[in-house]
Amino acid sequence: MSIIFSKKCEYGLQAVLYLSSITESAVASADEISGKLRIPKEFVSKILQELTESGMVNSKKGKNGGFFLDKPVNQIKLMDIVQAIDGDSIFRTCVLGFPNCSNEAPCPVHETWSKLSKETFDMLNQETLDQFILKTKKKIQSIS
Amino acid sequence: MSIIFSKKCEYGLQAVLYLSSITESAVASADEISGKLRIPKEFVSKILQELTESGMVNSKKGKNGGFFLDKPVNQIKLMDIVQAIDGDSIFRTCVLGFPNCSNEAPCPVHETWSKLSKETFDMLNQETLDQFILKTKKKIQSIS
DNA sequence: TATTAATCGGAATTTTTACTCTGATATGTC
DNA sequence: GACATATCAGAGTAAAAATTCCGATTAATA
Repeated sequence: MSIIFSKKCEYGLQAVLYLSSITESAVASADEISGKLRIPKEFVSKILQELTESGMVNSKKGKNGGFFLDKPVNQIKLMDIVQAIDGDSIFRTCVLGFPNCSNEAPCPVHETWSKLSKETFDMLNQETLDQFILKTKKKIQSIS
Repeated sequence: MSIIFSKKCEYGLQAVLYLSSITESAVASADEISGKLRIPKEFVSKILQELTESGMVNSKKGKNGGFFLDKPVNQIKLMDIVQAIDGDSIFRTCVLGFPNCSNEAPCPVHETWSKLSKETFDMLNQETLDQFILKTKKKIQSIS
């Protein structure tokens, strides 16, 4: 079974996208997020706690509390979340798993993958959350 | 930690590439492959046994035995090995992990990823092992 | 025929990832 | 102040992936 990002990272990305899609500065509880995205509550709660440590997200305890983005949506990129959870190893290592794959010692698909890897990185690193809001809202609506 | 292919799949790809790089119809023991590729012997042995079941590879027991490709190198594609080990779920599921991501209910990066995903698939599915032989030999030499 | 060197099949183990539980603490509201 | 509803921290559990082990079988060769 192949994966691109760990489940943790997937859920983190989805949760942050969710937070970006609700009215600015609004808080959402783990319970709400879990319900809307259909992902395990305790798990997403734990993930958002971790993202709180990395400064992407902030939280408010107690009644009516929850999580909210700690930066303006035009200052957060999907890559920031990936970086915080899974790191960037996927963009630095060989697709085929060969050691020390580089321009000097390339694997058979090194050149092609380098290009695709870069484009994938750009996909996550060029746009900011605000540019996705409309699409995000639609996608989330389609879930429930 | 993100990955593209499971370790099993990575090792499988490497092992099959190795087999394609040695003189046609020559056999290589798990021990030889493990040594050349610096990957765990027992593990690669197990993986090649599985690929034997899928008909990509064949084996010869007993002294001087080992594994060898069961088809001509111009009839094997990297995707065949990926398919046999990891399947093609990576090319069919959402990068962000959203459920039912499709043209009808796309995630924020659906369009971009569709394109990249297809190109990655092509990378593995367009060329056959014979077209990689030179590069494969060089890469394997660079390891030892 | 004994020895040596392989794969084979299946189970066992280890490690990592995914996910849950619990008890503590904070906070808004009646 | 009591209560309900949150996060928080850390431990605990479950499941999956990675890796190893073992005993059986097979085959070349001395």
